[in-house]
Amino acid sequence: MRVTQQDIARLASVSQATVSRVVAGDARVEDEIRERVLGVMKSHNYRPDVRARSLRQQRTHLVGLVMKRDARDLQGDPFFSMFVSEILDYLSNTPYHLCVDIASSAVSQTNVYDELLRTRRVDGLILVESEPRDNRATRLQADHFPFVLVGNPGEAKHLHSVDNDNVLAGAIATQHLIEQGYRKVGFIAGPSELTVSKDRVEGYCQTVSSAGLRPRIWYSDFGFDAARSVGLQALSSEDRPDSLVVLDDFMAMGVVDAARELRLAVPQSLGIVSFNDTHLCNLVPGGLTSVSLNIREVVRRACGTLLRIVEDRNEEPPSRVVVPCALKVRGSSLRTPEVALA
Amino acid sequence: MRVTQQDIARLASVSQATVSRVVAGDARVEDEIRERVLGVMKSHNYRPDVRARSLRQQRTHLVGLVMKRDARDLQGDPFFSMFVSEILDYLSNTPYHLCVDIASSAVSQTNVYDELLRTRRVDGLILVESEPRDNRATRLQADHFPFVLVGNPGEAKHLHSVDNDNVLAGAIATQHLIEQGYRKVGFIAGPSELTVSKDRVEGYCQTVSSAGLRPRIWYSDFGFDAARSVGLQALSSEDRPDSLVVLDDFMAMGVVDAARELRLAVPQSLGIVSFNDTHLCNLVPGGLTSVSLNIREVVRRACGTLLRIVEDRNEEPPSRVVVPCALKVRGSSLRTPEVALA
DNA sequence: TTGAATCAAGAATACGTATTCCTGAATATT
DNA sequence: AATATTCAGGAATACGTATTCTTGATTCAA
Repeated sequence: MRVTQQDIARLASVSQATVSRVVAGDARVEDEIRERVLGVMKSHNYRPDVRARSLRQQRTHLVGLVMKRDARDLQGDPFFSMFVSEILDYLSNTPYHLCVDIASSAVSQTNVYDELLRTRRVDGLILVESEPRDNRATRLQADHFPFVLVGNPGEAKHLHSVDNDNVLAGAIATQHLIEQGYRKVGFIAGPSELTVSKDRVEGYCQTVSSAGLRPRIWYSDFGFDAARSVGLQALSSEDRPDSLVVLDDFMAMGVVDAARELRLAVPQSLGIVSFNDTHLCNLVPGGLTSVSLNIREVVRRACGTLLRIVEDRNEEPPSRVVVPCALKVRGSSLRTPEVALA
Repeated sequence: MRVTQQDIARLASVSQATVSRVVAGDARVEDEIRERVLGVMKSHNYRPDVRARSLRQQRTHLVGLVMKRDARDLQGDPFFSMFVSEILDYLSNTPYHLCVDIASSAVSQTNVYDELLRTRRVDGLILVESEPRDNRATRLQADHFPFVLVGNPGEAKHLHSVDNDNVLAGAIATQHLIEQGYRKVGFIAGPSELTVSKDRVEGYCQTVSSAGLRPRIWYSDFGFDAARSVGLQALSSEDRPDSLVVLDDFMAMGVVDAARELRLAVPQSLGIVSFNDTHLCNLVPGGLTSVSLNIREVVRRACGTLLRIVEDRNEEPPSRVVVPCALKVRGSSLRTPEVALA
């Protein structure tokens, strides 16, 4: 049977209120009584009921993670693992727990919204969003619900967001290839409607333009196979690019495979730079140069902000954090390794 | 402000109890009144408070996922993504949500146990466990708490478990290599104390013995780099193996890289079979042969069982499910592709 | 037509906790 | 010594819902 404060109170000959005070560590309770209560609690293995506590305090100590992504797509996606494990890592030092929900469709988006928030299951939300048209953020704002958007807030102003500087990331990757002596720098992007694609393409375009080069852009679906076939196509074109910036590591693996099939040596005949700097980068011989988005930092900032606005009932003024990215140079872009390492 | 059943009741000129009945879909409420209440609910955007409901019903509709694993290790681990996304997929058709906790140390193990269960944060638990010495299962049993163990229950008897047949998996992988004509079949295992290592090694040993071959076993830590260096070592030994069974896909990638460095052609000079059949298998040229553990099925059985025992307050007699595995043949083990494909 | 039976819906209660309010005693202040 | 102040801890209440108990009305059987 479940042991409650009522039981402890009876056994320690005090009132339930006193037990509650002991649990809360209230200073205004006599040492002798505190000891007695603690003793009974310990010997009866008492633990407070988080459900009652949630109701009473209007706080569940749960935060939600919502991503709009097909469950299928998650399987090969290191981003998801990294994101979740970083969140868990952060929360492990707090009284909060994580409730994960993946919304794959518009319908389930709404469901998630209703289920998690309006029913008050979670105290706050981390919303990973890549489509600006999405109206979830707007709804959350309207309800004055504590949440942090991970991604580009676009026009939306009065909300908390944490984002990578994807424009800069695109620029850095491109600039690096140019500095390595590549002149026909192409870009293999993901679905064109995604902000992440747009932003990185923008950084890429700015940079090639500044260098007096011509932009060459291909759009691909996510995933190894899709990127591989787009890569084959791009590299088979006359006037083929001598280097490619690829939207993520996983897609880059596909491009590497395409290059292998076409017998294009990496990095001599084809330089490759991608994004995310996941473990995948170590799987190709020589390594894959990748722009680290510093997910750990993104998560830490997002969680920090979220917990703060949860605690203060969303009083903190909206903040917009941009986490810098850093190029992690490996073999796939080092045309002149000896020079570069010198 | 938060709108409650009390508010709805007032506005619809009924009692709060009636509102509750309407919410519950109780048939014994007059149509006219029901309509009126529903109307007010809709126009005021009412949603039940899951916290109050949890307290009243003694049920949170949350299930927990607990894995004992270092948060760091998760990053490159497709298993985690697959597992979580399959659970989410399953739960999306139920009223349950998922609370994820990763316990990295013995301390946090206890914390998780206390935090999630004894505080009644979750209704039930999926426990992914690979170390038999672990006493969490025992404690859960003692508390009569609904949980399903994913992994080998070992001696533990009266508990629900879902497991792969890892002994069989080890045997299948080994048998396949032998059938392909390999004779010096080695095994690169993970940490020797893990059940998953032990079981697969056992299947491996049985099979090589039956074939009159000598077992060659190396133990490695998890991860690409560790497996890579153990692979180098194994393949550098005099009388080196002509094929290797590797504990998981990720480690197998490391072994592939080791083979590449030693200029051993796969599959001609070195056959490789691994486990899990993740997306990584498609990243090596020709593909990586892998034993699919059918995680989807494991998860579905585990979730199904868990939800049943949660619903019936753990009355169902303990079940032990063993999910069969299946070999997914790809290039890394096909010494004779034409024959095999014929 | 009367008593029993059915039933819709309100009143009351419980879930377990945190907290406000209150009381009586002890200490401080003059 | 008398009044003011502090304070430990008990009593009562609220959080929002589900459910049992109760009641008044209606239906049914005789």
